[in-house]
Formats: sequence, structure tokens, C-alpha cells
Amino acid sequence: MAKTNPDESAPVRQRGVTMKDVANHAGVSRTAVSIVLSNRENASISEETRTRINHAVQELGYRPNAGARALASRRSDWYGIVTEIVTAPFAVDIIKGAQDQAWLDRRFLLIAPSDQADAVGPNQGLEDAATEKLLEQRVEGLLYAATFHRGVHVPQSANEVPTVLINCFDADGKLPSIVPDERGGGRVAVERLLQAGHTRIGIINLDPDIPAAVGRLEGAREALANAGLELDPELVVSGYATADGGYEATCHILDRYPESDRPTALFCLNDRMAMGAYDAIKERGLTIPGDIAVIGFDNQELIAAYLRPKLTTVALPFEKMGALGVQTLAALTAGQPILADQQLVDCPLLERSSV
Amino acid sequence: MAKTNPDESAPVRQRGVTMKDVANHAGVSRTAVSIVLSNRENASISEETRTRINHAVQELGYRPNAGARALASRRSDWYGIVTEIVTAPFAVDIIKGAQDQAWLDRRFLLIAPSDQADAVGPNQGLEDAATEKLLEQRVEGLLYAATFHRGVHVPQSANEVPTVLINCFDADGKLPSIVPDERGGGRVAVERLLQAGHTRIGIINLDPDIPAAVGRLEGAREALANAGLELDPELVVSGYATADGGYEATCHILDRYPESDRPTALFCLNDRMAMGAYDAIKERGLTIPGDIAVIGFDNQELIAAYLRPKLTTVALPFEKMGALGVQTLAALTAGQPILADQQLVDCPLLERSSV
DNA sequence: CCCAACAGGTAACGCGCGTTACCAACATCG
DNA sequence: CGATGTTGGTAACGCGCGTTACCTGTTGGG
Repeated sequence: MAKTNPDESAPVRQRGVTMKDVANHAGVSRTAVSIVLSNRENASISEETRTRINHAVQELGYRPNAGARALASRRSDWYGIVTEIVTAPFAVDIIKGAQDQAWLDRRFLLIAPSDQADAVGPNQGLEDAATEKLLEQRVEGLLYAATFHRGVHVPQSANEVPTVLINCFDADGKLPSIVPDERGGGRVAVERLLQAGHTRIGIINLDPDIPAAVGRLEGAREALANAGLELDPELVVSGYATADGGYEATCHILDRYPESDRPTALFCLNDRMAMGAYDAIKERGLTIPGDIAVIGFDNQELIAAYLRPKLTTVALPFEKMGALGVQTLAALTAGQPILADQQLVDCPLLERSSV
Repeated sequence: MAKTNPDESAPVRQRGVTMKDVANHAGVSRTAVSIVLSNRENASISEETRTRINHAVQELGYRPNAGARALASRRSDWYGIVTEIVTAPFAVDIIKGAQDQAWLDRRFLLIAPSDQADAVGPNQGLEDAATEKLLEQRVEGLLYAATFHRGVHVPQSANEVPTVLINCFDADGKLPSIVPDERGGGRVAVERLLQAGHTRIGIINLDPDIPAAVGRLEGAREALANAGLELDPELVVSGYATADGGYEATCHILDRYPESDRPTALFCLNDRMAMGAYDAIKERGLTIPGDIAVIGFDNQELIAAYLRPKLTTVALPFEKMGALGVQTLAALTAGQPILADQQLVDCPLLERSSV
């Protein structure tokens, strides 16, 4: 009764073709097949038997068994990544970057979900389980990816294998990490506004304590200083990191000043807040970028590319961070030294139409 | 020179603890350990040695080797999913649904990227490679996920193992598939508008040929028919599936009629077009939903939840489809019969504030 | 008192493959 | 002509584990 495929019209399915079968079919030993397939340099197999073996492989449709190979060679060619894929509009980009890079290196990326509700509290049950599962698969390296830049604690068992943090950093500062250059991003954003002639720049801030806010604000300050200006604390308004929060903060900042003294540009520390800012600005009959220029941060495609006018913003280099994470891991597993404990990745400015 | 960890302060890292070590430490045979760890029912191991073994496992920090287990037991506990993660704002949700379900079943989901540019053209090089790689890992089942509902061609080798299609269907109609109930979604959207008292409903259509457009439109027609109304073809405008496309189509439809005859509601066949519709409506000094109600489709969180007012829309059940895909696969690999070749998944209405 | 029926455990084989040690045939050299 | 490579291969071991066949007491029944 347990037939998987009731209607089996005898396709060319050769399941379970093993190396031995290939060897028999080619009239050689299994060792010879192994040598040819792993085509080493110092081999000593005649060209003739070599092609004979390759033909046998083709004819039988032989497919190597990765598991067995891993067992025998004691290398799995797998990396593992632990990430909160749940609430993550971003995480996917990190995964994609890592995935593609791993694929280039002919490695597999095992993805394990981590629903850590709180980074601090020891709600690490699931996360530990994820790590454990990955180690059971004998991954050669581990990646931990966060959805927003912050400090994290990593399960103990991660010590057993090279580990790299992406978009987050180890609170104990032992593990190598890849994070966005928030400060550089803030600088480039404000420089762009300065270059467009704006000198009174309002800043719609995030929660001031998180690394993103600290870095971006610092960058803004730096850019202003380079232009001989100072950051007016009055012009910095914090709000919830949502469209509503951005809307309210923008209302606040726009209504506080007479038109003559009003900021002519807004630097929103994320795109969702920029979305709210758009509404507040339009509501007041002002135009973008004519009356007020807006620049965002994060480059959430769905927002930035579809707002009207399209939003000029600073991109978070998720894909690049993912790729760099895998590269760093590759270096570590190969025993090579890595460049630095913390690698900063550029946040490039994406010009659209709101400045 | 190739030291992975130069500063090795002797942590409790016990790498390579094997079953034999556990056996020795507990003073039993390796077989006994194997039996206890795979805790079978018909075992005959005394409670005492059983706990002794468990203690040894704890003390040595033994971690089973999943690869070796797979090799010996001839079952890998792995599924593979091939998906175009690249341009995909959605795919991630399918993956998440599948991932979570697989995790519940204590299985791993191997994700392989497929950058098939064209579903029809034989640009299947990469996709074939992905499938091949997955089969080398001896996955027990395969999932193919598309980012938008459409027909696809699947590599030959997929026949070797149970296969399920998600958000797409086999052009040859052989493989089981999981797709959204587009028609039901269209129906529920229009029903909601009817219920709010709207009878003149404009429809911002997608490319009329794709399954999504066909189904949703059919559903709309059905809902109207149930209310004794007919679909006015004049009120259906197709455009590019973007915010700009939605903007233009909406302008077209709004400017064509005198105010008295203007539609009082718009059914946008996706959220990006709804985004453009918002702009067109607001530009004309009209309010949402006061003057014109808007309903979308897809539930792209970043758009729907952050538009002002928040967009009422019909959700595409990606996560559920992913989960159902894995469940179907589980049934197939267990040799159980499946319910139907094509399973439809409900598209639920999400009430927000635009109706 | 002998035999069957357990409970409690072990030896040994094989999964598919990488790898090392070894072997035969031939060419080269002093 | 024997010693010494070199070329082209093979036998055999082990990776870590599941599984089956078997073995050794101890009981209970006739």
C-alpha cells in the first residue's frame, strides 16, 4: 500500500548507482574511480582508463554521495548560518549574499532559524538548539546574522568552530564581525545635502541608543564640521522607527519654525520614517525636493523605489556583508589570518529624486 | 603557520567525541549506545546501563554525526528547495514557512538558488546545477518555489525523488502543486467593497494573461454576479505592475468620468499599484476611504502597513504555502496518498483602513 | 532436572567513499 | 646485469553509525 509512485512508467531513473558500479562497468578498481573523480594532480592513471571511467560515469548517471564523501574526507563543505528570519525584511539579503558566495565556493549554506525574542535575556533555547543542530551536521563554520545592527550573545558551543558575526557584534568582543559603516553612511548623506546647498538640515532620529543612531548621527556631525557647520541639537528629533513616528517627528519639526527659518532638508535615519515624512510634507502643500529635500537610510527597496518622488537614500550593504561573512569564514577555516576583528562595510548613497 | 586559533586557552571543546568514546566511558558496547540514543521501543537495555550511557553522553559532550547517521540509515532527513531568492521580496516567506515546518519535523531544508531568467527558455543551466547539488546531498524530497504564480518547467532529475511545486505549477501537469486561491481572493476583495456599499468599482488590472490576473478577475466577476451586478469592462484598466503603472491607470480611470459617475472604489490587483493609486487619488484632493475606497492584493507588508491610511488588502499565503509544501512532501515520502494534484490555499482579507 | 523463553547485551557487517600502503611491469642507469 | 626509479594501478583500512545475527545468563514450566 505504500507505493510512492503508483504510475511508474519506467523513466531513466538510476537510483543508488555507486562508485563500485562505475568501477565494475569500467573494468577497474573502485580506487581508480575515486582518484579520477577527485581529479588530483599527482595521479597516475593512464589517459585511456581515465576516459573509460568518465564514460562509465556518464552512462550510469552516477552521482556522488556528498554525505559519504564528507564522512570519509572529514570535511563537510558546509557552513551554517543562524538568523532570525522571522521578522526580517532584511535578513534575506544577508542570506542571499552569503548563499551566493558560498555557492561560488561550492559550499552549502545550512540555514537555521533563531527566534530570539530578546538579545540579552537568556531566551536562548531555540538559538542553542539551532546551533546544536548545525554542529550535528558538522558544519565547518558558523555565521550569526542579526536583522538590525546590535550587540549579541552567542551560544557557547559556537566556540567549537570558526564563527563570524554579521550585522552584529559580540558583546564580549572575542569574535570577528562584519558591520555596516554607519558613520560613513551618515556622513555621505549629509554631504549630499550640503552639496545641494542645504545648510539647515533637520534630522529625524531613531532610538538614540542603538548603534545605528549613534553612528549615523556622528557621521552627520562630522560632515557638518567639515563644512564649518555645527549640528543644531534643536533640529534633531527622535521618534518611533515607523512611518507614523516619522510623520509625527516631521510635523513637529516643520511646525516649530516660521517658514523663513524652517529646515530645507531632512535626513531621516531610516526609510520608514522618511515615508511618514513624505506625508507630513505633502500635507502642508510643500513639494519634494523643491521646498524640502529628503534623504533616507536603509534602502528598503519597496519603500524607497516606489515613493513618489523616489527616495534618495543610503543603502545598508546586506548582500555584501553576507558575502564578506562567508569569505571571512573561508579564510578562518583555511587557517589564514583575517584582516581585523571588526570589518566595516561601506554604505553607499543611492541617488534618486528626493534631493 | 596554519593555526586556526592562536590563543587557545583550553576551553571545554571536545571535538570528535564519537560513539565509541561514549561506549568506553560507560563501559558498554557501541551497539548499546546506538540503541539507547535512537531510543527504540523494543529495546532490551536495563534502566541502569541506560542512565549510565546517558550520563556518559552528557559528560563527554557527545554530539551525533548527522552525516554518518544518514549514511548508515539510508535516510537523510533533508529536503531541498530550489528557489529564485534573487529578485524575490516574497520567496523568503515561502522559505520561512517551509523552514519552520521542516524544523518541526526535525528535518533540514537545504536551500539552493535558481536564477532562471526565463521560465520557458532553456536557460536552465543554473537550475539544473542546483537540483543536481541537492540530489548529491541525497535529499529525500524536492520543493520548487516561484516568486509569482506561474507555470514552470522542472529539471528532469527531479523525477528521481518526490517533488512538490509551490506558487507555481507544472506545465505538463504531472507534479503536485500548491498555489494561492486567486479567484477566492478576488471574490473576497470585491465582496468587501460591495458590503461597504460600493457598486461602481474600478479594477486596476495586471498583465491580463498571468494566472494571478485571470483568477482574481474571475473572482471579482463572481462576487459581482452574486450581488446581481455585472462587471463593466470599461472599468477594468491594465497597467504595468508597478507604482507608476498604478498611478497612471488610476489617473486614467478617475479622469475619464464626471464626478457623479466616477467609481467610488478601486480594486488594485497588487499593492504596488495601490501605492500609485493612492498618489493619484490624493493628488486630486480626494480622500481615502471617504471619497474612494481602495483595496489591494498581495499584502506586501512594507507597503500595505505603512501607507497612509493603511491599506486593506488580500494576503498571499506564502508561509502557509511553504508549510503545506513540506507537509505534502512528508506525506509523499512516507508513501501516503496526497489529497489532490493541485491544492489551493486561501487568500485571506486583511482589514486595515482604506475601505 | 531439562528445555524453552526470555532479558540484556555484544560482535560483525555494511553504508559510500577517501586514502595509504603496496605491487607488478617496465624503463633507466652505472 | 643487478639496482633504482617510474608508471599504472589495486587491496585494504577507516570515517561514525544503524542493524542484524548471535551469545550468555537467568527464570519458569513440565
